Amino acid sequence: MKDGSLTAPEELGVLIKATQAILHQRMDDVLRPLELSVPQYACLQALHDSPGITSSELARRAFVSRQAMNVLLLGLEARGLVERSDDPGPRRERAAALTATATALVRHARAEVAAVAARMTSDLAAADLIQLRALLTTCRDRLLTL
Amino acid sequence: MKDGSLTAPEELGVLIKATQAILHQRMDDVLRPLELSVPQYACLQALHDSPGITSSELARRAFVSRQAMNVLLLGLEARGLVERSDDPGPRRERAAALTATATALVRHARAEVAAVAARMTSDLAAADLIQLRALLTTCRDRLLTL
DNA sequence: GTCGGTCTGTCAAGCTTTTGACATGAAAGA
DNA sequence: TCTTTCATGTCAAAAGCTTGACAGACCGAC
Repeated sequence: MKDGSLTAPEELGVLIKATQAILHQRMDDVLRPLELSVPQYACLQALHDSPGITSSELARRAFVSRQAMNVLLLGLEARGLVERSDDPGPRRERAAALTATATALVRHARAEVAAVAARMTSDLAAADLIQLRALLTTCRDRLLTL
Repeated sequence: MKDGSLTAPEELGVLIKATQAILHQRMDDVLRPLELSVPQYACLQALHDSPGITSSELARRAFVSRQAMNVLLLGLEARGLVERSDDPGPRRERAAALTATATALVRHARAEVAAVAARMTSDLAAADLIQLRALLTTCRDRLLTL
């Protein structure tokens, strides 16, 4: 018989969730010594790549609500890692930016996370990595276009 | 130049998270009419495939803590979807099982979720699906073996 | 047999996130 | 121009989940 049913699509969903969960766990392991949670790291990382980004856009990239991102930013602001202009922006926006100490911290955290990701893919050939990226992108885009 | 850096491993982590997030969203969309959350569905599904499973094992499969799974089970129990034996088990375990109405509900929910998963992979050939499954499994197992 | 380790279930407290709602500011369209 | 629409930021309440801790029950090693 053909094995089309051996790779049930719904099984793939569980596999994606399992991979994401264990990756999240490993990231948390290496970020904890830096006093950072995974969402906090994602926030600082996005802020590093796109300085002056808005809080709402930040929330979208970190896959959380605006409100959650706001309390997250308040915490980072209290620790002197993020600065937000108090005066209004063009569309009531308050641009956020990293401080110098945050930039150094992000550099360190980034290296740790990259090591985890590298370990995750250490059994894959370069071509496999490229294909995995392409396949996942296809799945994601297919779900995005309702 | 070689393109080894074009597929940075850490970029893959974000892609996995993005795919899982949007899949979670779509699952929530189809489960909401059934009055089920994604964790609740995962719980019922696992209980359907493995009747008499323990609460802790259930928590592991749903990627939540024992305590969270317990409150989740209390809710399902109150709705008459799950039954747990009150008398002790071999290792203080209380085996949980689905009721008849829950079995019918799971069958319905399963079909809806399967449709979402099928749509997610509708742009992939059968061979691609098999390979995606293999690649993701490799990544997950690599992270599991610390 | 006994002791240490492990797993289960449960209680309590705390934190994080979501949901719902509102006012403000700006762009798009009639 | 006026209005409709939309996005941001923020407040308040609620839900969900995690962490830490404890007792009961089994298992294996000694």
